[in-house]
Amino acid sequence: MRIVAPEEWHSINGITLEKAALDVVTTEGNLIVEAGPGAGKTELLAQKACYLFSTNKCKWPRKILAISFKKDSAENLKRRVVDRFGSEIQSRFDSYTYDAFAKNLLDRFRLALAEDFIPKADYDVINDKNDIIGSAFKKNGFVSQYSSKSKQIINYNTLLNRFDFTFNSISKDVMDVIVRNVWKDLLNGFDDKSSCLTFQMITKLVILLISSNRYVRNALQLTYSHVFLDEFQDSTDLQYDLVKNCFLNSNCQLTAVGDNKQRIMVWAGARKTVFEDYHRDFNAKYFRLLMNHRSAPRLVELQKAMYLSLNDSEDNIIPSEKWNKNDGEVYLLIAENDYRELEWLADNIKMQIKNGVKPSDICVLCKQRPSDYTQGLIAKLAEDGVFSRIENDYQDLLKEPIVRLFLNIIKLSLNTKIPDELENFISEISVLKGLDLYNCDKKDYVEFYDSISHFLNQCSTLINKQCCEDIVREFVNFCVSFVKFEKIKAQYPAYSQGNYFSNVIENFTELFLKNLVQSNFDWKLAVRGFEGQNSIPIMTIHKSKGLEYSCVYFIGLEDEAFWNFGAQSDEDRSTFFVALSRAKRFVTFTFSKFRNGKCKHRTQINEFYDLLQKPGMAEVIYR
DNA sequence: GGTGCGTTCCTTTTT
DNA sequence: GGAACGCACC
Repeated sequence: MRIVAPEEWHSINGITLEKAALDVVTTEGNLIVEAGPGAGKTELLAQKACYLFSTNKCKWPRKILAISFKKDSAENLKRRVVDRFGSEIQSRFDSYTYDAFAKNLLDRFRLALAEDFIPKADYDVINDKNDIIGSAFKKNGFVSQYSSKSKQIINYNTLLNRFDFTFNSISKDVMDVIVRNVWKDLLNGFDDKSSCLTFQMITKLVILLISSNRYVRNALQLTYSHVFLDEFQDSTDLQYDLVKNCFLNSNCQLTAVGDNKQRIMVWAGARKTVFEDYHRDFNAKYFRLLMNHRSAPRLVELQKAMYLSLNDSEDNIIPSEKWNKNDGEVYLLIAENDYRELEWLADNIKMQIKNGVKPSDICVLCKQRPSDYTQGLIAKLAEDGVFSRIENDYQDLLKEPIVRLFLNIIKLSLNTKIPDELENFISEISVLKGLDLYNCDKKDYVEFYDSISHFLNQCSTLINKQCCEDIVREFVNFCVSFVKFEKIKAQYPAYSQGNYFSNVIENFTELFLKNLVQSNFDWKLAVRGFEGQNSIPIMTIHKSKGLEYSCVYFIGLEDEAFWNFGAQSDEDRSTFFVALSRAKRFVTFTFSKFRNGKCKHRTQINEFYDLLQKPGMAEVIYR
């Protein structure tokens, strides 16, 4: 690896960074970066990583740690760094989710905890809503004060988080005693269960570990010279606490990137003041990116107008130079009823596709419950052979490693000559089978490759067999028996818990069969359909965070969709802003006077209409 | 089987 | 805020 002087370094892949971004890359110390939609946050972090490695500011063998919320953001960032820099840097760029980071630390240093707080090695990770928590509370004499189950669950979590890790404290407070005993039970297991921990409990244990054990803390700080925090506006109290405990007053340099205007997770526990707190606690230097590389100028104008209602003073956001000054279309569709609305939508969508927009570059957004708003549209589009689908189930499944493996096997069974998939498959299987391909007997090596090609041949035969309803089930069973369930479990521990694995398999079988039937048992088309390459994604605004599309249709700008506007109007404004800022070139908001036979209103959320109807903002269409 | 009353769910991620 | 449930009662 050639080391370059800082002033010699320039951005990788011919990407030009705006002045502020370049400053973020080269400035030392703790930084806070406010970056609006389309500012290129991931690219910025990737370039900064390259800079730190190239200039040896991140000195070998120290590493960079990146923490994100979602698996795919963590994977994306890692991929981008490897793409930009080269795969030799793989092991020096750790990209984790908060939960994976915490769980990793707990699993490695579990035994460094005080004895009372050591969970069993085979502890289960449980969901916050798991009944086990309720039964642990009941067992220890907790009397529920809420009749409502959801409020009770929130209360359980609050109580669990209140625990201060003092089993020996003399507190006689009834609730303290109960919480202490519940923790004890969940840590040690009860009623023939093993230890059961939620991710929040895991995080709390890691905070305890770090704050009470300076060796672990030092090890962590020695490992990482730089830390990147993505989507920082969504951090919860606990996550911020974790970051503080790990890195405050150390020589690790933090870069937190986020956008207050896209803060739409406060209702789910995001810490409202996290930017200010971090700014103060870490004495961070503030930067703000002003480029919007994503949206066309007319869309940026609307975003700027939106800034005012999000209490933001600055409004000099600059669109990318790739656009002409008047590029971008914004429409407000006001329809007499939902049928007229969907007719216009279907026509418009078909027109976009005819003009060359790929279905996967079009997105339909809803505030919540997409199925209540889009059933008719899905059917109408299907009449003309345009596929669209509600993404929820697919997105969850596509993240599952076992599902990725299935899809990979199907692709290879149809065509063995796709190098990337073949390489992935071979390395995956060799890991699962515990075979080191670079250091094994020639005999094992040959046997391994023979078994792979034999297996793929058998899959191929299976797939080409006469089609029947059970074909997917048969295929899935065949694959699982080839890889051996035990091996899968060993590789992905989550699959050994409860019915998790069988649920994934069940859901995959059902959804894949649906695609198979839809494509007339053409497996190639079914895989493409399953991966969503041919269909228009439909999702909630929350799910769309971080994504971008050429055309965005937001359906149902109605009071009824924003029913909590009174209580969380700031957050709903941000939600509207997020929807708007997903679009590159085209965005439409729709209102329908009737939906599902009910009269709809738009008085509560009038300010959105005022905004859209300002001169030069949106073209209003009546249907 | 109708009524009336109470409750739950909407927007989420994570091994 | 309101749809969709479940349950008790007649």
